[in-house]
Amino acid sequence: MTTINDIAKLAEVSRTTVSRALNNSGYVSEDARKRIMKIVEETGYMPSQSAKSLRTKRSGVIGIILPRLSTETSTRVVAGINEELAKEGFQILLTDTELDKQKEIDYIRLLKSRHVDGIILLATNVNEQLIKAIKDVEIPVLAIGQELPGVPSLVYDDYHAAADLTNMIIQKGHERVAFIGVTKEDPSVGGLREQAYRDKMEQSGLEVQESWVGEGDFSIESGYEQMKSILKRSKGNEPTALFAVTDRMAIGAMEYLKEQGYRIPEDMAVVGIGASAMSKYVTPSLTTIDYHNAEAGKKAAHLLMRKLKNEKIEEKFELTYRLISRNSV
Amino acid sequence: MTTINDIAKLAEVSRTTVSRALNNSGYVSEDARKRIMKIVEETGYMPSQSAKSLRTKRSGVIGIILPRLSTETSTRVVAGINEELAKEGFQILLTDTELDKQKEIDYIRLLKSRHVDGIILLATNVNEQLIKAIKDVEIPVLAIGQELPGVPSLVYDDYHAAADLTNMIIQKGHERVAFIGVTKEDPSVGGLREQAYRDKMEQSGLEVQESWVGEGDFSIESGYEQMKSILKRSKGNEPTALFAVTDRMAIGAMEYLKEQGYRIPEDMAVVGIGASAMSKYVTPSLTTIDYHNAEAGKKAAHLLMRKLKNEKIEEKFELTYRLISRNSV
DNA sequence: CTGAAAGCGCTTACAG
DNA sequence: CTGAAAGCGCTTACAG
Repeated sequence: MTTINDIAKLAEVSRTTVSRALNNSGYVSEDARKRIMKIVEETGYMPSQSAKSLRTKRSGVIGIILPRLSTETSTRVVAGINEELAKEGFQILLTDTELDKQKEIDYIRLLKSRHVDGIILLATNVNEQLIKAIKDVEIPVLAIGQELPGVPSLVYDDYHAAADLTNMIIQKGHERVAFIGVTKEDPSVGGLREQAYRDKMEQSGLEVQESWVGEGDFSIESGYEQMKSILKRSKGNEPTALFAVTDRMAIGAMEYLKEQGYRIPEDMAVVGIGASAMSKYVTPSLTTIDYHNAEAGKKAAHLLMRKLKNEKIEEKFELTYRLISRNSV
Repeated sequence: MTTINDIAKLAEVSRTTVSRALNNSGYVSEDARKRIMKIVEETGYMPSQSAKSLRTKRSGVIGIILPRLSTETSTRVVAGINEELAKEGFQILLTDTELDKQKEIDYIRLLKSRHVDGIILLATNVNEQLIKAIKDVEIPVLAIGQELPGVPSLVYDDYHAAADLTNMIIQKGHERVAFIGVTKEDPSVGGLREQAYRDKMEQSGLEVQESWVGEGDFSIESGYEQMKSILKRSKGNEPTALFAVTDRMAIGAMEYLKEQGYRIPEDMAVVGIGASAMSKYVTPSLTTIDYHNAEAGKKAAHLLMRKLKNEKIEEKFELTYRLISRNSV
């Protein structure tokens, strides 16, 4: 492999000068610079990032920790992050926790040992150990999706998004609205969205029957199963609308409803959240919320870049959303 | 940051010994080992990978070059790769070419400068410069999706998959089969799949009218537009079935057909390739081919790991596929 | 079983 | 404007 020493020799200067020329740091005569660049060109020399990083303590790499690689939401966020980061010459080191909380913590440490300059965490839960691990790691960490105390966080406005959706259903004349949520360990998706649903029902003077409320696990299948259970539990007292906290669960529920001969939205209105590609192409198309995930990713990358430059950034950013009205309501 | 020197001091041994203990290389007395491990535990010490990599020339990182982060196919492959790699303690450095051929080449060099131990390339095209860049880079490269001469390649069996699909349509009694492909610069998706379609039509004594053949760009929208054009071009001579080389284009085409009041499959049968999540939930559900992308990713990672251990691996691997018959035919 | 020393490829005060 | 030297944090022959 060609190293800076080879370049120095060929250009007949010291490696100090080569380094200066390459990094535009300090003075280098036009003559020397030209010779150096020519050699660099010819040899296709690329500085060893390991050596550079060892010396400078910066790597040009940002670590990403995400819950599941194969979900549309994560992918969009990562695409957004990457787009922004690539502009600044940064690369992404990717880790996937497979929803394992311990791995989340392990990966923070691991990424540090790999000298990443910062970490973006697509958070799915909030717990003490996680917060502690982030504090200990001493490198900039930015969370997306959950508000982590003491950590700059980019959050979706889950409460108002869910509130808008619930209100919309109610305004359409529904009084019996079912709900499929997820575990409360996920404060944003499991907590806030359900809270908004309950608040808005109550504020409209509507009662929430607990038989209408189910808990899925994000999967399409769980939406299917929960819809089935809800219908079974509420025989003779069935809901006329369903709010599922993710598109995938909404689509699972629609599958079951269609199998059972329900017409959507006539017999049962359905809404989800996420604006997945699928939501547009199922029949009927699904009313949902677009969280602009790619924008969130870009914003996160941008904020992190600012933080790396030691600029002050706020602790909490709330992202915007958009309700997409389609044919399932 | 704690370094190996700190550990050595605290454990009252030399850093040589610490290194040996940590890497299980060479002899270390049980006593010393215990003291070292205790300190490591307490301090949460993690060796600097930059230093390690500078010294050993290995980084424990595999670079991935992919055409588009936000496609289901890529994501599944990456998830498979990651799953396999994580087991061996490897991480992924991700780069996205955004379908730019020059970036593909640049990233190969860049990944080398970052000391990745190997590269997995999700290839979308084949050209001289790319092959040359791979040769020059001197680190193991593995291609998925295209057969790159001289580069170990994992390929889907595009020809037979497309042939099976065409035959199936023909067996259902269709004689007028339309086709939406992509650019031939992508030999696998653009070349092989179309070739199989034409071969099978011919072998069945059926004619391919050029007005039935369109070229999209992988997007849903292009499927929609191409279907529109095909129908316009072939007025009075319309096809009764469509083979789109990707699910997304098939789904776009279905959208247009539904808008125009065509019944699927009665008025027009439609098939795609890819087994996207969407394909299962559109109405009617789409007949397609499952390429087992996650398995492909795992296999690729596995082969690359073997190559890193200097085992011999074959030049070309052909992957299996499965035809999923659903309701669109 | 253990340690001193060299060296991986860079950058950065420092001196000129 | 330029270069010699030190040092980043590791590993690995080598010698004992």
